[in-house]
Amino acid sequence: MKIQAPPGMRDFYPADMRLQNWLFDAWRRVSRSFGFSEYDGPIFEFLDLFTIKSGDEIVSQLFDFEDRGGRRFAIRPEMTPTLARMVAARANSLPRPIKWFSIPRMCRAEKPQRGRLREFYQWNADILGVDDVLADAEIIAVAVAFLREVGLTPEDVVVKLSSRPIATAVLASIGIEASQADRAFQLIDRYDKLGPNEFRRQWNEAYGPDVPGERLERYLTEASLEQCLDLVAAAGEQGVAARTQFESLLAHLESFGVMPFCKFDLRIVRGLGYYTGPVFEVFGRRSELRAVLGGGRYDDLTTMLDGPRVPGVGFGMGDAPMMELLKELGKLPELEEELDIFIIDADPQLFATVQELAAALRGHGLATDFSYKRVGVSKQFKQASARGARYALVVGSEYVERRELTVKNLERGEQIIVPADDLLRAPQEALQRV
RNA sequence: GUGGGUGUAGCUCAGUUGGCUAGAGCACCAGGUUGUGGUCCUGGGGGUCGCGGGUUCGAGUCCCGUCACUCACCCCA
Repeated sequence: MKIQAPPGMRDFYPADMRLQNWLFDAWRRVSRSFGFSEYDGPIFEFLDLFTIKSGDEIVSQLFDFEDRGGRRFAIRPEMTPTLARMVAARANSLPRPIKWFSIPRMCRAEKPQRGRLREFYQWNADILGVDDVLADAEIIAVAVAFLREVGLTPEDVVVKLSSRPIATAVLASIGIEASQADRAFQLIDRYDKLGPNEFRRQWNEAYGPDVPGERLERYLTEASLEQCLDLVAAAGEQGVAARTQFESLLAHLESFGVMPFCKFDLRIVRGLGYYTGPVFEVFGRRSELRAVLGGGRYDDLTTMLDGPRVPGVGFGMGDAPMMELLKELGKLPELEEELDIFIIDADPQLFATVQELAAALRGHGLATDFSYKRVGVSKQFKQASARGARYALVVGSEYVERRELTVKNLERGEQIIVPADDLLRAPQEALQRV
């Protein structure tokens, strides 16, 4: 019987792993450049941690199980609850701002599709303990820095940006109170997918003919940022504050130099969940794929876990959708195996020397390998190339006679002869000569 | 979870209206080549044609089921 990988789960062969690590390296490099510290949590949590916040829909996507004591656990479907738990537990001793990132592996029991798997990695970056929209702006700047890092431009991707308070105020202006807004958010989120006719039908079904859905529709499709902000400011004191906040956010984004990537879009509302302030998603401009990144401000998460109030803002970026987008745009690098030195013997008698040299060079931290078979020099060179070695080292008669080695730079095709002692004393330096 | 499409070697694909021992390129292995690769020749291994059943003298080809992938819905990274 043949057993394959479970549905929606991946094997990472070395070539896949190189790409995966390339992505992870970029995530880590960018995170650290903004002063973020890496953290991680357990691969599964008590089931309650996820049900408290999320509700039935997420729960139906959980891989959950019982231990022998009957306790209910679930493999994490997202990182934010774990983050909230960890931060709440030490809320009083962590220096602010808390700037943390993680690359957790997570599972959801969804039906797999392109760019959506049942097991995936997700880059999470969050700033906690800060109310200021400066944090919101910086978290968006982190996301944009990554997009730039992998060679994407404003022609390739867009950060669509909105804000829960703004959306709430727009809804209030047509008579929908905050307590009834969830269904409206859902419909707004799906406006593009539904199309005008289906949107109107479902809108009337939800709110009846008295609520002027057409006016909302005009705001969704035609209104400028200024018009939306004016409408928000007209909604009273809170509205004025929301407007000031959003303008401040935009000013910070300008200062960080990321505005070319950003675009206000009232249709971004981020489903249900815990968002309380600005929200944003990243899309490929010409792509049919869904968002590769989603995030926003969540100020009440730790209090939902009975912890002290710790406001936060952050995002998640999935490895699968990001890789799909990069593939679509031809931005994936060609990565070869990385080997510094391949040692070749010109005479099978000298193989013991090959092994000794390999041991010494490996001791210097150089990735070194050699052929397992005593075949001709030509074949060994062929293997050296196939392995992606930067240098070939030939052990031959010059070693027997004068303790010298031939070093060939396989990228440039040039070679020199160096004393073996030089190479063993300072190999990096000796290699640089050719 | 619900519907549509696809399924031939590790990968990309041929395979005529069902008809001899199922093919190609790339990749892999070995040799030509006992001191020079990435860009040469030659040969080899590898497929129960996703799996199971049915129709037929005969099925990679037709039918049913199933599994996987994929697209749409749901939801989302």
